Amino acid sequence: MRAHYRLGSNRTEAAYYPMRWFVGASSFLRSRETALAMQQHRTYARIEMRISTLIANTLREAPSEAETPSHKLLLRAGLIQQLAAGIYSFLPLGWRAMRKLEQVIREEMDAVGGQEVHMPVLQPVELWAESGRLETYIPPLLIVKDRRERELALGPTHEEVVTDIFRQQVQSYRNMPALVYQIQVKFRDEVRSRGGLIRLREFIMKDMYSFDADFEGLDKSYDATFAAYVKIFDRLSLPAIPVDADSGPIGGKDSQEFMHLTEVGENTVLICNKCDYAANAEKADHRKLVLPKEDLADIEEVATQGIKTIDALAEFLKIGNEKTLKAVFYAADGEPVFVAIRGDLEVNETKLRNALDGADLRLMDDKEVGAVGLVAGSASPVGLKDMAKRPVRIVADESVQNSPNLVAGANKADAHLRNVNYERDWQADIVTDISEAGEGDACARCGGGTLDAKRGIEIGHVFKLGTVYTEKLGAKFLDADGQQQVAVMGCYGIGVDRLLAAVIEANHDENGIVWPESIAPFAVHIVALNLDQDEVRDAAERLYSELRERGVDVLYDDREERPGVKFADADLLGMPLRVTVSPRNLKEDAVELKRRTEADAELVPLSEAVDKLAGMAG
RNA sequence: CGGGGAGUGGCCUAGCGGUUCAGGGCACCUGACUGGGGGUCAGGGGAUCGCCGGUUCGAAUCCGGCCUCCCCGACCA
Repeated sequence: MRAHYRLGSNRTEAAYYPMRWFVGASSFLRSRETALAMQQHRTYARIEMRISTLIANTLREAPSEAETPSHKLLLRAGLIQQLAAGIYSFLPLGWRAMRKLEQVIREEMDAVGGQEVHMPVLQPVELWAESGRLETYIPPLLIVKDRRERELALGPTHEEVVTDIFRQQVQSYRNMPALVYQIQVKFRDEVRSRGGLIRLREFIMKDMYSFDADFEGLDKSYDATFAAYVKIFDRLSLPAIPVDADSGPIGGKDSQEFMHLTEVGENTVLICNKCDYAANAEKADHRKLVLPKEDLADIEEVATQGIKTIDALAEFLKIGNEKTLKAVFYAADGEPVFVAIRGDLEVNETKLRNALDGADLRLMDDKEVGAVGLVAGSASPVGLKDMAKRPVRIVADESVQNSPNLVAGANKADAHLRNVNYERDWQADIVTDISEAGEGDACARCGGGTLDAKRGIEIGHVFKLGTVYTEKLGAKFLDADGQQQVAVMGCYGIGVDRLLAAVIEANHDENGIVWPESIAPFAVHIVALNLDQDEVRDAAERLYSELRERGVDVLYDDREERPGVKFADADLLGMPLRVTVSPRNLKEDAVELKRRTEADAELVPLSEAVDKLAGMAG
């Protein structure tokens, strides 16, 4: 799986990069001599890395703040160091992995025609006002002031900036589709960072944006990028599945996330056990129970002393939860909203927020409910608007429409109403799907499937934005008929730090990291034992320099440590190939070669070692 | 922001009012032995016990306030 992506293999896009670069360079660079010189220079410049002088210590015990495997290993292997909550430095080994990871992403973005740019972190707030997100972006933009009191946002994402680039640089359909990407640091004033690199306040993101002449074009760009993402995760030995997603504050319609399923993930994903339906719980559809038709009965009040919850109510009346009507009060941008949903269902706040056009939502407490003039625990949509002291919007889940004769609150303590029916007894301002799907629910896509709930790390997200930003920012172009059109936009993100963490989550064992070859900081880890013996030191040094001359990334453990320490560190650091140089092996004119993924080692004659390793490590 | 937990040399921790209380392990420095899975011995450097204030003859230890970090929840790559 990993092997065929090695440099110099049949992966054309990878192999051709240097040449592509020369083609685009000035004529002075086109001479063959210059090209050769540069290639040679590149070879000789292979990084020097001896563990004796490496800026990082391995830790036998993980710092207590780390809980997830990736967080522990990142710290124990000396890949990262925390500066503040959600803010980390990358140490040399960690940064090399990051750069290799970026390179994998870069190659696949280039392969679908992406053009790499670099956009600013500092963005004038006026640009955000233009898109309308200055007020709506949540959590709020991190804004700094310069010495002239001008306000600049620290970019949490770059839709505005890239659209500004497009509107200035592209005027014709002939130059489209335009695919622009960058790998750039982002700042988000996250409410809570977590899990080491899983959720950060400052992080590195690959964000690509596509501008197409029409929606068919958008579909193509979207599909191409989607396929590129699949390739990327493949090259990283990282299992990932696409799921339907909510588009959140980025906006747009279609949106999918790539999830790596793992217990430590912070998202809940619902996956059908029969068809290929999978969705983030925020977005997931499910088939709700359909109640049998009944004749509508007259409303009657029942005494329900002290009953405040649906479960208690259902038990008291000896009915199922699905025969009750649940009332939940939210404050949406501070305004009271009454949410009605059938008692067997839960409110999905993301769906509710979308129904309310992205309002800032929170549950109201009993005191606030009382202040509006209503009774928490026994609230009802029936007659609600008449008794409320303030205007209250009513949002209803579609489940209430065809569910006859429900039991609802009576808007006074210790009483409920039987036989409440939608339309006849009450109406909502908005009726839509706002219910939360969960484990065991029926799949809405297929017949007979049920949904499994799994946890996942969101490692990529693709959106069909449409014309949300291009319209607001006036990103127009001329089509073949000379007509002015608004560009159709897509955007595609990968959280690079988080992706690194996910790769480690998926590629480690009890002894440490097991790097996939594609992003291992070094391909080969030389372990030299008994360095006080000249023949060992000479052989190890020779192997080290010859491999580097052959263009192999080599990490050399030149410390005078005991074997156990060195092997343990080699396992922890997790480079794909370990070479042991020792008196024992040298007696047989050999070195010992072991893959990180395998338990056993093999002896390789000293004379063949360089060739063999160079072949394996590409 | 709500709920829970924790702050003792770089890391893990003991101690939880005085009495070798500032201790142990890892890591680090020096030396010796050792040399294929975190070895042993000897010596050594490094901490105003998160910060501020209070109680007390006496505070790492008790009280109050603050700060920071971690976990769960509301948001996101």
